[in-house]
Amino acid sequence: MTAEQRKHRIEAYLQRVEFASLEELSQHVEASVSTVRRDLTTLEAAGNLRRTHGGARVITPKTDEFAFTARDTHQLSEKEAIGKACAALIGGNQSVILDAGTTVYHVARYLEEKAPQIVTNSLPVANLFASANKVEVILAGGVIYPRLGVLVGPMTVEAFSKMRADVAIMSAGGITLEGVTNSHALLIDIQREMLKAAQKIIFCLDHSKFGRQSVSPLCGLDMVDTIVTDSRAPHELVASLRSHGVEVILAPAA
Amino acid sequence: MTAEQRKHRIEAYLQRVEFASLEELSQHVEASVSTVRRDLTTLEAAGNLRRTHGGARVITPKTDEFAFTARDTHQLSEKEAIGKACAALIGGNQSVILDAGTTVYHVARYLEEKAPQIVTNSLPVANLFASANKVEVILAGGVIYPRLGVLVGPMTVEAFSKMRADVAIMSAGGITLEGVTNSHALLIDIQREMLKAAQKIIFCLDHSKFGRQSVSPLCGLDMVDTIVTDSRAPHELVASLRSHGVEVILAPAA
DNA sequence: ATTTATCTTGCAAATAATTCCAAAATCTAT
DNA sequence: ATAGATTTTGGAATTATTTGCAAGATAAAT
Repeated sequence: MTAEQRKHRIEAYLQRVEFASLEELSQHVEASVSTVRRDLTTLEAAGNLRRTHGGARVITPKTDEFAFTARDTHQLSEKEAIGKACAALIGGNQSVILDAGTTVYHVARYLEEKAPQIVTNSLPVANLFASANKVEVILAGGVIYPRLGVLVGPMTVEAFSKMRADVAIMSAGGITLEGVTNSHALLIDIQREMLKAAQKIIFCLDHSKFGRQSVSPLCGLDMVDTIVTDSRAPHELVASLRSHGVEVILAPAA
Repeated sequence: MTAEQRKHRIEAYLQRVEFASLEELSQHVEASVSTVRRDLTTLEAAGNLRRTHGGARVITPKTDEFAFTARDTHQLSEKEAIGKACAALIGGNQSVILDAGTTVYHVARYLEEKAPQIVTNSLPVANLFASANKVEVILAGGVIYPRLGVLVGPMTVEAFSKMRADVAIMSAGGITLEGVTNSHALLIDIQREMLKAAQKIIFCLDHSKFGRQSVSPLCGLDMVDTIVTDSRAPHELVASLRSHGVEVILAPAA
């Protein structure tokens, strides 16, 4: 790959994820960290991005619609770890349903190399892949729920009811031994269809979701194949879940 | 093969891939790397491409009429004027179908105050309104066409076939007295459904589209209610269109 | 204040560009 | 057609750039 191509890819990647660490960029373009550093220096001089300690971010006033995606620093490192660990579970060329939600968004960030076929109702996820040629993204139709950038409504439900996929990667509001719950009633119907459509069900839940219950029940534990969480998840509940036949993966802290 | 032919092939190839290494080009034209180097030097002097370390790239990355986002500064002021003038045609609380395309994107920017109900298959447009609470946006489902950020495919066609709206605001590749044409075959089916779904049809076409014909015919002039263009549109064609019963609005230059 | 992580700088190896030269191809004048 | 002149081509030697690494400097974190 030529230097020109590399810089181009760095720009494109940053444009998508808004911020990236040197390590991340280095892996993405398959060059050493030093090289990425130098590239960033020249790109910054060209005015296309801004360097920061440990990485770079777009300088862009690229309308921060879904500020929540990148800006939600709430347990960011945990979510990133979960995202990485969960993406590792996906094989090449699989069809993957991606739920809306910040944690799942972080999974998406690590999913590009797997060249999957992605089905989602999340605008942030769709935007993430909008310029990536490696992945085919199917976006379910529906009404845009403003604050979250999620597509909702009967159109969305119907779209997923006609879908089939290998894996569904899901978000939720809480998990107990009684099952998984979620707070957004609007999303429950959609999520139920997602669960029906996929062969394997993976929930991405950071430790704060453990032992919590939201208003709307989504499904029982029997539906859940795998849960990916971070290392701070309560041990007893993890053990109980495992004894109920649920695979629980603890993503190592960065 | 003559040198002339070779250079031509290099240009054509670059035009296609935007980016190529010396090695790649050398193999493609079946000449030595040295020769390709020399060719690139002369081609660069002619201003057709830019040499880089290890390769070459096109100087102008394809000017696509549906290019993603507003970064396309091609005839920007005209498009803005058209956007403003077209938005003025829309009343409050109307339901509006918005086609994909940069010109229509600019209409969208002026549409927020009208609090319309918007239906679109354009990701940029969806993003534009995603955080706006005043407008309800329905996004048709479909496969994301990467470079353009448009949703395409049977899902999209079906979504619009079930829709009804007051107005459709459309893009196109060209207009003549024979009708409207478009270059992206993938979009034609979708646009046809849009036309069927709406009561009033408005085309937003900058002056460069006048008298031009693209490959795929979209519809005849009888379907078109209004055309919004800029003041540089050719007078005779405007007059002819008007005599065919089409309302033509010339947006004043800024 | 100490520790850790990140950044800069200098350097050797790798890679690419330029220059130069001989062989091949093309053109020109007989 | 053919010999000689001219241009073009492919490759080798030289020069310039880029890359990755490591050590010292700087900034962030605890």
